[in-house]
Amino acid sequence: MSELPAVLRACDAVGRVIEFWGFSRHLGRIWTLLYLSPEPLPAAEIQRQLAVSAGAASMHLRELQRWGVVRKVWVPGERKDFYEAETDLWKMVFRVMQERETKLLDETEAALQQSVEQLRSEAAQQASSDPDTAASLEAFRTERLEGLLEFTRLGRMVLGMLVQDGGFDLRAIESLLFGPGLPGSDASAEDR
Amino acid sequence: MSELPAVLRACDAVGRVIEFWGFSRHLGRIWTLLYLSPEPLPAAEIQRQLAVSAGAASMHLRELQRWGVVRKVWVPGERKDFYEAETDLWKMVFRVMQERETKLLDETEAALQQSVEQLRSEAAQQASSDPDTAASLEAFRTERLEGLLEFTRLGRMVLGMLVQDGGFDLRAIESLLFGPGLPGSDASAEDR
DNA sequence: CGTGACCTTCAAAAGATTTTGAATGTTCAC
DNA sequence: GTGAACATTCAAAATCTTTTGAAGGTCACG
Repeated sequence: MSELPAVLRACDAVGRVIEFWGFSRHLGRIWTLLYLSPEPLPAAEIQRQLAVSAGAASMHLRELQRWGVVRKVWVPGERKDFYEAETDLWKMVFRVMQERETKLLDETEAALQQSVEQLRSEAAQQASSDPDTAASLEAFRTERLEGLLEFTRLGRMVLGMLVQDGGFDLRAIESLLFGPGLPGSDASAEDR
Repeated sequence: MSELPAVLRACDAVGRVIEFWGFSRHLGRIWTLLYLSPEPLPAAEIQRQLAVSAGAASMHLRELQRWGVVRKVWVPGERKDFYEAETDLWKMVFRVMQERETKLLDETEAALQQSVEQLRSEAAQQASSDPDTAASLEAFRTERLEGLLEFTRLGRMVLGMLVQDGGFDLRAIESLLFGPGLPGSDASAEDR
């Protein structure tokens, strides 16, 4: 039968998600293979199952460890290294989001902030030739940039909410969505 | 002076964010240029300011329109097309998230679901050779896959929260984060 | 120590993506 | 209608990314 085995299908599914989020597809595939293994696996097994070269396996395993989502473990009596997946999905998402998105937000906010300041000085320089136009253009653009900056703040907030160390509670979101006082919902109808 | 002008700096900053989210950098740059313009701009102006070719400008403007974040507008007495940016940032994020992430979630959930089912039939086939091992492996993997499936549900929830048409309220998140009853926070200590 | 098994590195090749601009459509003012 | 101006397409070229595998390093064991 030429059908893709269940495990590989899952690996590829997660791989696609991970690729979507800007990482290499293989990071997701390798992590998933380990996550679906009751025992830690050696690099050779990963190479074989996922059809990646030795070099690629080595590099990807390193990156997964860097992100703290895969660990190297010792298997007594065995010479080679074995790897196992971090299984706390929240912890993983926390860590990765924290690092990646925070960096992006910081850089973006800084650039936009600088842009606002620069706008002021550029307007001052041009004020001599056409004061009114220059001033109103500056005002317009500053206002719009403030809109973008407001958005970075919002991003920080959503991030903070998700990343809130372990304390994040599904029910909190649920109540936001369908929560108390939602018009048209009968509070006791379903408790699921 | 060789310093990058304020507007282009902002364009690039947004471009980086957009690239991070899996789109072409230029989509963000072009949108931002339009967003920071009091008047609609013709394609030629975009080409000039952002240093992209005619072909690229055309294709990118088309994609931006497809996502509903840029509009073509008529300027009376002018031959060429002019473009303006959608300015409702929420609306944009809604639309894009809705389309992109929903698709990803659907596909992922379907694949994982299929993987679970396949697991069952694979285990049935191997049951003849080593019943106990096969059964416990299946149980283990099914459990883990359920963990992933649970996560897609969570993703849907977060998405639903963000995308909730226009009704999304910052204060709701704020209160979740720093809200009433937060242990260790003095409600009146800082209002920033 | 020497040996063999394993792991890592890295430069070159393959592959994917982006960019270009000339050719081809399309549109509107006249 | 016609023509000039503009927009679009698309295949080739340039660029960026990923993948490979052989060379070299490391390590545990005898």
